[in-house]
Amino acid sequence: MPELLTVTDVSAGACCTPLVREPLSAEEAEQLAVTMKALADPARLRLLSIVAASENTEACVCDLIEPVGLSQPTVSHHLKILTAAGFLTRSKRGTWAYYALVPGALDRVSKLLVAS
Amino acid sequence: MPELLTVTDVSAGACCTPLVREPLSAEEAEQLAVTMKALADPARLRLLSIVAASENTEACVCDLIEPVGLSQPTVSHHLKILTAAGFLTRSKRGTWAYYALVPGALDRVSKLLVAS
DNA sequence: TCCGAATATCGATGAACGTCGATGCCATTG
DNA sequence: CAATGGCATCGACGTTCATCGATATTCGGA
Repeated sequence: MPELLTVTDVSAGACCTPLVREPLSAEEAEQLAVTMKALADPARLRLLSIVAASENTEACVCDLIEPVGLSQPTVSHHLKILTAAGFLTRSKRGTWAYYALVPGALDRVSKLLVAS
Repeated sequence: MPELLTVTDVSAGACCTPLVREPLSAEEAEQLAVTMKALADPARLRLLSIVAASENTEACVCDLIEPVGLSQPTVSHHLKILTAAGFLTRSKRGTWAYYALVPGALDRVSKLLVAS
């Protein structure tokens, strides 16, 4: 079965490969694709935007289910993928799980797409 | 059968929706996901980078097949998706089809991911 | 210590996707 | 006008993925 890449695996790989500067190697393209794949789903994009717009760019799972209109297991699944890709961190307080934006994570991806 | 969105459909939709400013609507997320999906494949990322690194940020299909190591129909398929997403344009000269980078297309996507 | 609530994991299912070989289309060349 | 070469489309196949219900887990409260 395919394993989810860890945070360090993905973010470390995706942080240093420019897209339009020179041809990407197969390995570089593979790593960057994993990062982009995490952003290539409408549910995950909405989850990211909701978390980003929340207090302290942080939100509880219970506050995310209703806005996206998906089941709780599905939301949990998407949050796991976003966390593995390095865009979110998880901190459990009591019975609640809070997911927070990783500062600079989206900015790093953003910079990979431009020439400068 | 699912139709490919046209250039105007996608680029017009993806040019005005910030990600971390406020929660995305279902429609905005869907459109942005289509754009990100085009970038979420290693073969397409390599194709983009090769075209970007070519003379005049433009390349013939025949020059793209060997570097990515895929069949000609598959390369043609990926180029169509990148074109539909607004990242490439196609111009046929003689028997050859040249794909060129759309100026500013990647920059627009890049800006969607950051707060400023 | 037992119960309920919040969340993660599991297993299954249907849809979407990447890939290729075969084929069709079109322009150039002989 | 026939032949060739570059490229797009088609049909099929195997894989990946999003989604859900059911279940496991973990924590707080009574």
